[in-house]
Amino acid sequence: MEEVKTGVNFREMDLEIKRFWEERDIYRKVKKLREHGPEFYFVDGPPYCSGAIHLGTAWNKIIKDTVLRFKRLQGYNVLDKPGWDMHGLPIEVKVEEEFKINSKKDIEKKIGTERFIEKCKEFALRNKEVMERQFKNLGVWLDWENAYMPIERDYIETGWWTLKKAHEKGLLSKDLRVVYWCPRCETSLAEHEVRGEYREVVDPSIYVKFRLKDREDTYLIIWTTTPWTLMANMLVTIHPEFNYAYVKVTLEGEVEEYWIVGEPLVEDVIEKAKKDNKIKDYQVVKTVKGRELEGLKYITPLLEENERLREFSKMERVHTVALGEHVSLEEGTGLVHTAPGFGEEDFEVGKRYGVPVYSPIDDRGRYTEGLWKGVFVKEADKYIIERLREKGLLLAEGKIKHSYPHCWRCKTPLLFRATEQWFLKISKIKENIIEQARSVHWVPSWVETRYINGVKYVGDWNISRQRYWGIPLPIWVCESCGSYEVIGSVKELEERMINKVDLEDLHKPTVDKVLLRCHCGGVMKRVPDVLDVWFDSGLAPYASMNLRELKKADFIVEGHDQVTKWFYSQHALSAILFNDVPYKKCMMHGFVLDEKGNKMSKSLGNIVNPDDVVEEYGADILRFYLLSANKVWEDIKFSYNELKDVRSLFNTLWNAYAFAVNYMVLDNFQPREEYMRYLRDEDRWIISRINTLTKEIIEDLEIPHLHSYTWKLRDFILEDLSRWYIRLIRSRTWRESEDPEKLSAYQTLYYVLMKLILLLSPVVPHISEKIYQNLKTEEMPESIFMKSITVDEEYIDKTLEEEMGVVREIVDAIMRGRDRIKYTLRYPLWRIILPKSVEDIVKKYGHIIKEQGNVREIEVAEFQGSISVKPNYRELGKVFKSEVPKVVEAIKSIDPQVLKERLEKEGVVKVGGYEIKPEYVDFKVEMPENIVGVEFSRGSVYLDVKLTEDIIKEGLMREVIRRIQAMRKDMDLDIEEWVKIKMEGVSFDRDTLEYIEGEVRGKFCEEVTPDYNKTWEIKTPDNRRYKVEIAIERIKE
RNA sequence: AGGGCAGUAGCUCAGCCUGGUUAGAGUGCUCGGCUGAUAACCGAGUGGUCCGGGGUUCAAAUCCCCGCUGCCCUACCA
Repeated sequence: MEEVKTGVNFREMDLEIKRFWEERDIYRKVKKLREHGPEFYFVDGPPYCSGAIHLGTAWNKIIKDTVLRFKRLQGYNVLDKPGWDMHGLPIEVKVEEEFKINSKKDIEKKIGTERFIEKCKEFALRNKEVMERQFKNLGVWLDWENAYMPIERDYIETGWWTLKKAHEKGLLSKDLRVVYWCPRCETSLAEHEVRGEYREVVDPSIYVKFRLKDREDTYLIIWTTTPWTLMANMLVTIHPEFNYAYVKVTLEGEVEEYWIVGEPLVEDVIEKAKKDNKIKDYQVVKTVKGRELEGLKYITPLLEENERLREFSKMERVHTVALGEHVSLEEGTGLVHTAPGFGEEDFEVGKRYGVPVYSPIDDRGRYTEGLWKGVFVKEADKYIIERLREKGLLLAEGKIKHSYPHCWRCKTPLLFRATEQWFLKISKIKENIIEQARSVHWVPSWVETRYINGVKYVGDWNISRQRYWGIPLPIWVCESCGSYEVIGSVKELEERMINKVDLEDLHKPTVDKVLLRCHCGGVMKRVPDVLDVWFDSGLAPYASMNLRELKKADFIVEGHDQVTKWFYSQHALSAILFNDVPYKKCMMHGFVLDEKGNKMSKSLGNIVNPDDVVEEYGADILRFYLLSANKVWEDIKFSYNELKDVRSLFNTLWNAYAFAVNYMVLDNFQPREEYMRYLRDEDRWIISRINTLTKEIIEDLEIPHLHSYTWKLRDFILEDLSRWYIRLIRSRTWRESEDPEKLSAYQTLYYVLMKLILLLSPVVPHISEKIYQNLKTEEMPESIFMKSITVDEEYIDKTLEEEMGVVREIVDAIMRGRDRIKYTLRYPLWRIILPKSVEDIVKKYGHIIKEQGNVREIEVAEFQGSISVKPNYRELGKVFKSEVPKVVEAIKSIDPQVLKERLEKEGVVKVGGYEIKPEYVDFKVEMPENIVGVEFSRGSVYLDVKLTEDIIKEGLMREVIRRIQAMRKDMDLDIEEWVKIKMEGVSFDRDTLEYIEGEVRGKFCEEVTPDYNKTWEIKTPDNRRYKVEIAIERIKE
C-alpha cells in the first residue's frame, strides 16, 4: 500500500489504468481465466460505420460493458464479439460525395462499380477504426480483434445460406410490389430509409365525381390528394360495413343528380361542394350498406385522356366498386379512388379483385402513356384538375397540409410505384413470431407490447435494393426460361459456374460476372440487386459466430429505435430458419438528449462529443453518470451539472479511500483476518451493510436494473461509508499503533473497500482497478477483474442494520435540536431523554449516541405531557371502510389520555359503538414550549441543557482544540508533525492541557518563536467572551 | 391517425404496481453550524393547481375514463 494524494484527476488515472491493462494484456488474461465458466452469449447490435460515435452509442456500449464485466465477475465465460454495420446507402452517399457524383448512372459510367465498391470498403474500414478507438477510450472491453463484419466472405456466405434456406421453405418470393421511389435518385427506397423523413407538404385536395355506367345521373364521390394517380385508376374502394347515402342534389337549372357518399360525411361533402356548385337543395333519399354497392360499374374520369384505361375498362372488374376494410370515414367521402400501381393498400385491393397493376411512369416520375406522356406527375396535377373541371367532374378543389415521405438524401417527395422486388414472406410466419416474442424476457416488460404491436403491422420484408454496396443477392435467373435458383455457399457457386471468376471477394461486380447453366440449357445471370442492410445485422446471432444453427443470445440491449428494427430483423431471420427467437433477454435503452431535452443534431449545434467529456472528466465519471442519470429505458437529458455531481461523488469515495489508506500506511498496517475478532458494533454494522448491498446489487444487475445498481452504490458511499462509518471511527484512528480497536477499524475499512470497489468495477473500471492495485496483497490476482463477486452471508445482521439506522436518526435529531437552541456540539449536553421504545437500542449503542451527540447521560423514560391521538387511516380503512369518518370522530371525542390508558389496560375500547383496537391509533406526546424535543421515527429526543462550570470548561477545551487544528491545517502541517504552542487568554488545569496536547500533537510552552499566530474570539453558551491568542511553532528535526 | 413511454419544487428525478390525510431526495438560493479524509458535511428557511377535466372511493400524485403536451415507433388514411 502506498500513500494516496487527494485531489485526484480521474482522466489521468484512466489513461494510466488503460496502459496497465494494455501492457499486462489483462483483457486476454481475464477471458482466459473464465474460459471454462458457464457460457454467457452476448450479441452486439452493430453500430453503423458512420465515422463517429455519439453519446447515445457511447451509452449503449457502456451498458453492455457494465453488464458483461459483471457477468465475468460472476465467473461466466462471456462471448463478447462486437460488430459493425458496414454496407448500405449512407456509405454509398458519402462515397458519391467524395467522387463528386450523385447518380447511379455516374457510378456505372464515370467511376465504375469496381472502384466504387473498393472506395466504400475503404471508407467503412476507416470509420470502423475511428469508432473502435472511441469505444476503447470509454473503457469498453469487447473482443475488438475478432469483431464481426458483414463485408467479410464468411458473413456474406451465411447470408446466402440464409436466403437459400428461406427459398427452400418457400418463404422467398419475387413480387410486383409498390415501393417508395425517389424520382430524382431514380431508385427505390427501403421502409427504414423513409422513417423520420416525413415532412409537412401542401398538396391539392380534390373531390371528384365518378359517373355510374348505367345511370347517367348518379355519381360516386371520391376524394384524393394525388390527382396524378387518377391516370391509373382501376377501382373505387368502399367499406363493406359502412352506410352509404344516395344524396339527391338539386343544382342550378333544376338539374337533379344523385351522389353516393359515406353517410356521416354527407354534410361535409355538400359544404365543400357548395363553393363551386350552386346547390339549391339536397336530400338523402336512400341509405345502403357498402357491400350492397360492390360491383357497380363506373366510368373513370380520365378515360378519354388515357388510351390504356379504355382498354382496361373492358375488363370485367376494372372500374367497379370494390370492398376494403382500410376505408375510413375520418376524412374525404368514404369512397377511395384506387390505383394499384401507385399505392400499397390499393395494390392489395387490386390483387384481390384481379385487376392489372398499372404503373405508367418511368424512373424519373414521368408519364409513359396518355395525354401527358413525358410530363412529371406532380407537374401534371394542375392539368388534371383543370381537365376535370372542364368535364364537370370536379366537385371541389382545395389544398391540404399533411405529412408525406421524402427522400432522406435529396429531400424530394417520394412517389409510390409498382416494381419487381424480392421478398421474405413474413406474413406466413407472423403468428409464430408474435408467439415467440412472448417467451422473451423484455426489460422493461412493456417493450413486449410495443414489439408485438410493431410486428402486427409489418408486411413482407422487401430485401432487394437496386444499389451497389451490400451483400449481393445469391439469385441467378435464366435468360431463356426465366426460372431462378438460389445459391447457398461459395462452394456451390464454384461448382456450378460455367465461366472462371475469382471469388476471393463476394461483392459486386465480381459475383455479377458469374454465369450458371440452367436445367433448360440456358445461361443464368445473377439478379443485379444487393440486400437490405437490415438483413446484414439480422444475421448477427449466428453469422457473427459463423454458425449454421441457432444459438440464443443470453442478452441483447439496444436503443428504443431498434424495437421494430434490429430486435425484429434478427428475430425475423431466425424465425424463418429456426422457427425461434434468437435472444432470451432483451433490454431497451433511451436516447441522450441535450440539456433542454432536444435531440442532439448537427443543425442545432448541440452535439456533445463523448471524447471531449472523457477528456475533461475521465471515462468513469461519464460511465457512472450515464447509468445513473435515469432509468435505462428513459431518455437522458445530458447535463454537465449532473456530471459534476458524479465527479464529486467519486471525489468523496476517493477521499474516504485516501483517509483509510493514509492512516494504514502511517501505521504500516497489513490486513489480517484475525483483526476481525476485535470488531465493534459499527464495524459489524458496515460489514453487514456491504454484504446486504452486494446481495441487492447482484439482483439489480441480473435484471439488469442499472439505475438501482448505481443509486444504491451512491447511497452507500455517501451515507453509510463517508457520512456515518468514517465519522464513527475517526477517534479510533488517532490511537497508538498497536491498539486492537484501531486495527479492527482498519481491517473493516479494508474489507469494505475491497468489496465496494468490486461492486463498482463494472461501472467504473478504471477507478476500481486503481484502488485495487494499491490495496491488493501479493497473493491476490493481478487485476480486480479476475476476482469473483460473492456475498458473505454470515456477516449479514438485519437487526443490527435496522438498529443502527435508529441510532443515526437519534444522533441526527440531537443535532437538529442543538441547532435549534444554538447549543453547539462542542459543549456537552448534560442529559437527553429517550422513549422506552428505544430502550434496547440505548443499552446497546448508547456509547455511540453519547459520543456523536456529545451527551453525558441518557435517560430512558416516557415523557409526561399532554397526549394527542392520531388515527391510523390505513388500519381503520381496512375494517370500517365507509364508516371511517364517523369512527375518527368518535376517537377524537374522548380524552386521548383516557383512551391510551384504557387501550393499555383493556386492549379493546368501545367508543360510540365502535370497537377501537390499539393498532387503529398512534399517540403522540405534545411538547410544551419550554422543553427542547425533537421527533424521530420512534418518538422524540428531549434535550436537557444545564450549564455547569464543568460543561463550559469542556466546551472551551474543544473550542481551543478546534482552533489549533484549524491553524495546523492553515500551516499545511503533516498529520504526525509536532508543534510548540503558546496560548493566552484562557486557562485550563493540567489534565485538560495534556489532553489538548494529545489531540493536537503539541506542547504548551511559555516561549515560542511563532511560525503562525492568531487571535480568536470565543463565546460560550453562558455568554462569556474570551479573547484567545494562539501562537504555533513548528518543531524542526 | 394507431401503439408505447413520459409529464411531481427553478432544474434533475423518487413515490404510482399494492390508495391512507404533513408528497420526498439531490441540486439551486438565503441563513446558521460542524470539520485534521472530504472544494466535504449537518441543520433551518425558500420552493408544489403532483399536466387539465371528469369518475370510483370514507380517502386519489397513486385506480378508471376523456383530453393536452413532449419523445419514440408505426403509417402513401385516399
